[in-house]
Amino acid sequence: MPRSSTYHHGDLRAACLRAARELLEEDGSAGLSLRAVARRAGVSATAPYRHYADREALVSAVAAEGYRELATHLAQAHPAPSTPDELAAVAVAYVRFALEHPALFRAMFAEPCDPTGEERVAATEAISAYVRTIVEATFPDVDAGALSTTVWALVHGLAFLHLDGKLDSSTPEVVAAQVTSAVHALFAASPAMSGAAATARPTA
Amino acid sequence: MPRSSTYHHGDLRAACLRAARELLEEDGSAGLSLRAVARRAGVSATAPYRHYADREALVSAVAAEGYRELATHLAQAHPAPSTPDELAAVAVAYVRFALEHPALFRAMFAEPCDPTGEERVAATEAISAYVRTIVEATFPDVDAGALSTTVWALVHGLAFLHLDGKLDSSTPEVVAAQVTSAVHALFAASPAMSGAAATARPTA
DNA sequence: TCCCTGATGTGAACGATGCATACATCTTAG
DNA sequence: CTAAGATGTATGCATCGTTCACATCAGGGA
Repeated sequence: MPRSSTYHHGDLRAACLRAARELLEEDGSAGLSLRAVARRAGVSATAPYRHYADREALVSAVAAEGYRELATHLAQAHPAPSTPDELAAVAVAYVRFALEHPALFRAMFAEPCDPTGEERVAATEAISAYVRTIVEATFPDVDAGALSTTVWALVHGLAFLHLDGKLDSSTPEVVAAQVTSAVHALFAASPAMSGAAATARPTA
Repeated sequence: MPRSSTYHHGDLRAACLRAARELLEEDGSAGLSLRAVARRAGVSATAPYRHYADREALVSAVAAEGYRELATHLAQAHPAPSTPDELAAVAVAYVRFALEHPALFRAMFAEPCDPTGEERVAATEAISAYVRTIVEATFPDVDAGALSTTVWALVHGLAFLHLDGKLDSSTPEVVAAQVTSAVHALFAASPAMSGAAATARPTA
């Protein structure tokens, strides 16, 4: 359908998303202006408003895309983790994603998840459910709800502290070792805490 | 010294900080404009530039103040924690601070900690050292460096997930219980891991 | 005591941004 | 084939960050 003539872009919606994504990764959140997006897409300043209600909507769309990418990135680390080691590998992938796409990652978690951003909410719930599924597969006997939020929080926190330069992120190996060790520290206890019996506490 | 006449403010620097802080908590990060700060301080739009190089410098100053407040808030939760329960209480205070000052907390961790913002760097290192001290007091035998970053990450991640509405934050009690349980889950393992083999070798 | 230098605040101005409104152009359903 | 949407454009407004030249004040040296 994109018949010549420079008037109609063809797929401005996608072009805006791509441009926004690029600007975000190039110049950070501050560089992501609707006008810059329009310029990059080779279109008038107000054209993007036909596809995105306002700046926030665009950012939200980029964030949602980020969530999806994160999900596939995690799946690539291991398709169906069911051991602590495999789960740790996924955790490492999570942190690495954050470090490889800092601005994107920040945008994904920058603002309280407005219930309005339907696409975004769905995307984050997908991630949440994914984590939970993994935890369930790895520790069938544990209260997966509690443990999965705990592990998510741990990994999420590690990602942010690394992003903020509070942790040693000099090489991917260092980061991977650190994340792996942290996750294992958490899991060393969890299987013992299954069901009713907190019995097998390691007593020291 | 503030001798009459409305020309010189007296202590514009502090007034700007206060105004900025207020605006941040009222309207979020977006509402914090230098011009709004100037208006609130009852001063011309460019006056703040005498005290802050640019917007970022002001925000950085607010963030630094936030770090200091967080530190005292944690100290209030328990002056010198040395048991897992006391440490958990501090963790709860951390998350509660984030929930009580969402915009401030976000500003504190919004951007990579620019080494330029001297005041800010110092403040964050203070927090980091504080966490480490607590962990050392609580688990004298453990590799405090590793464990303290792990616990910080856990708590920090919980704070952010709550801020983002990904976790149930309906009541302070719910949050406290959740944080406490997460921290205990982590610590259930750690004492056992004392001695030499602290890090990454939980086989199973 | 005077005044002069530096610190502090003012005012106007520039370019950029988000957004609303009115208008132009294309596509397509009937 | 044409009229109605869908999609882009042009223009304009309020706000913002920031710069620069200028005004005002305070305090110290003569």
